Amino acid sequence: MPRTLFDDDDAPREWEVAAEADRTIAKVVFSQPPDDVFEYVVPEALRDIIQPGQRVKVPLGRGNRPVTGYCVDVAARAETSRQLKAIAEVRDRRPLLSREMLDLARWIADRYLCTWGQVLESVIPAGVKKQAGTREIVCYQLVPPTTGASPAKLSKKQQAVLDVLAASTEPMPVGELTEKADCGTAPIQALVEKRLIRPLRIRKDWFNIDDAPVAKSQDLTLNPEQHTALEEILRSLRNNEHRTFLLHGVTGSGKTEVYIQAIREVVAYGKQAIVLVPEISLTPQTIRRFRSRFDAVAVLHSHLSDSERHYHWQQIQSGDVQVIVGARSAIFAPTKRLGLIVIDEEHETTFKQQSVPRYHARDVARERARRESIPLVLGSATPTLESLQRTKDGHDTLLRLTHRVEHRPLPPVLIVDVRNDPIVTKGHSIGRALQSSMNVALKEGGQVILFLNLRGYSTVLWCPRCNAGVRCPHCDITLTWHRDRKKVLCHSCEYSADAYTACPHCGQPGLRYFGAGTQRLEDEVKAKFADYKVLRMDSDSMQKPGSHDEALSKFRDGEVDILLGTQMIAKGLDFPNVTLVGVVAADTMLHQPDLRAAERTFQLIAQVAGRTGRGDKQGRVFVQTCCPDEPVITLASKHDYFTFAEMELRHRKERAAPPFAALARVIVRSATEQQAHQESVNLAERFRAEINRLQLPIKLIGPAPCPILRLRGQHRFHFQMSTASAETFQVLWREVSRKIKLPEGVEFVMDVDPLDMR
DNA sequence: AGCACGCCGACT
DNA sequence: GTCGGCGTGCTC
Repeated sequence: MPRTLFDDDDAPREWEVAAEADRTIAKVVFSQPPDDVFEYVVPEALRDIIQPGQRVKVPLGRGNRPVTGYCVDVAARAETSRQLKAIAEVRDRRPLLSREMLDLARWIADRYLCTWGQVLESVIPAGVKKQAGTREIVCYQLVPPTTGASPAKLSKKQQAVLDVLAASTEPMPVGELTEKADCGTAPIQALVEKRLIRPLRIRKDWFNIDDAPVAKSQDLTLNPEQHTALEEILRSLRNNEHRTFLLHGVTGSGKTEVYIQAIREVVAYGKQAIVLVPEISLTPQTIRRFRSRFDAVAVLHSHLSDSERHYHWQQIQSGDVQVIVGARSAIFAPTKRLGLIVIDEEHETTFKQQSVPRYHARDVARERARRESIPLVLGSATPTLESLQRTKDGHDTLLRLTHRVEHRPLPPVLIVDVRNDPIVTKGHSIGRALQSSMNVALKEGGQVILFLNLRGYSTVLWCPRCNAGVRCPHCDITLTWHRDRKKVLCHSCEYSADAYTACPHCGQPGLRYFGAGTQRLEDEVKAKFADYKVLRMDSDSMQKPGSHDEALSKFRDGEVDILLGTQMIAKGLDFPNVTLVGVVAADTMLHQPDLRAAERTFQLIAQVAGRTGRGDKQGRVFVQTCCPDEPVITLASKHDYFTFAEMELRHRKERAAPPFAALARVIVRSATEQQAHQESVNLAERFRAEINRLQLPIKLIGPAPCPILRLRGQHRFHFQMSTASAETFQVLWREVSRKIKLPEGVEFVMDVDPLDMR
């Protein structure tokens, strides 16, 4: 039945219905609370401009305060029935992210329990938001002549300006115009007054990037193993299917060449590839390696300026880049047609971001690759047990490179038992065997690397008779001596005790405290090897930017004989003259209160051992330990990753630890210890109550003091949750997150899939 | 996060 | 009587 204007007043009139149907609605999220998708009307004038992925300015709250948010969708109708406010302004000319990347950001927010807006805020580089490296320039163009208007009288200069503009097809910047017309700005202003020309503000690139060309080199010939691995990857590439490959290859087995030749095919299809490497490997050599093989390589690392970052972002968006090499955040590169993702040194912990959103680039990469139906290649000599287990479960495919290129042998690794070493017993770090080998190596003109990984915040209580660290009665974790509090604490549960005078296990008195850092080692080495040049590399001595490269080039040039340091020197270094590598204390990490302690120890010994035997000279590795029979140590010395992995996986399964369970960790921070403790108890209680109410299969343990109790002036307590699948956390989080209210000065951190418990 | 609204104590 | 303390709750 047709309605008339005189129908009932409450129902919308026909023209209102039409207007309603005609509306454009923008969905907007914010980087700060409230965490919701908000709907706004798009005013007529902005309808042709607005696109998902742009930032918008909108009124929010009763005071209509202007807030910038991200438009995540544009739709024809609203979901809410409430009165909508209107978008005030569209802040970007073009979308900063595609719809696909917006959706991926949403996935990250859900997976890592934070807000969509927080992910977007962090994923888009500051330089891109600020449009760093571009300027707004005033340009002029002719106004089309209106018919019937009388031609104005013009001066010589004014006519010159008009002639110049008439000859140009594009609006012309002021500077260029004054130069070509050979005049000042006065005639231009006069023409504007006469409405013959008009000014236009145009944003122009102002980048000053020099991409020095690199000499190109040929692809190398692959050995049969490399060839097989490449063929597997190419097969899924050609089928346009998503598959994840775990490429296990011993150090020096030529994994990079496999990536490069897979990328070659991707580039041939006109698609792009992303290669993630740990920040520490993003050296000039690595970059050159890719630049020498591909024409258009963009490098993204943390030392780029805002404008460089913006430049590369634009280059990638425009499709002009073939390969993106970068650290963790390069996984968000806005490629046009992505064909392949590679993650080198997959086991590196720097792929996990340590601030919100606390994502792991490997897991984001897997999701992105799945959504884009492309292969993902994870490469490592010591894969994480998470990645290995996925191949065992049949989700991912294992590819193996079992020997080094050119048939170079892996270096022999000698385990040195220092329990009864006369020098070590006196409190020194370098034992007799290592010291004499160092002397020999140095006399023969070789260089030495000494590796010591000691984070000296606390000390392990050690029983010489049990030959083990003293363990918590409730947990499978060594207790830690806190000197400031004069107590031993468990970093996993609530257990604490006064200092033991004797071992609680065997009753032996005289427990020992282990702990000597790189600084003490440096003094010792300088005293013992006074004739040689020693250089220490750790995060304390390498504060200045560039000091890292400088130190390494000194070592390469032979100015330094002995290089000692932490993690920093364990990875990727390739110096043919290094004939001896010493692992000063292989146990330090093994006895960390960390479920991945054994895995880290294995990775470390394998990586450090890979630093030698790279040239013609034979290299040797000495591993000093108090646990020479510990399987981790013996297997690492035999370069036997798979036996170690089997053993460790069995252990993890028994304990229902990752990869057989998902973890989430909550940290509570406050200026006072008492408050941090109290609030962590309250928060854990909230979580427990909600877990019970919803009947969720989540186990919560703690709270307990964090291993690093005080960090940057904050006291920290934490608790841990575990469950079979990380999705269960999302159910809990949806209920709990909105209800959390902490007193002023107390903060909390939610960390899904935590990689360390410090 | 920020801001308005509300419901109880010391003032012109 | 009202000015203002900061606890509560809402924001398309």
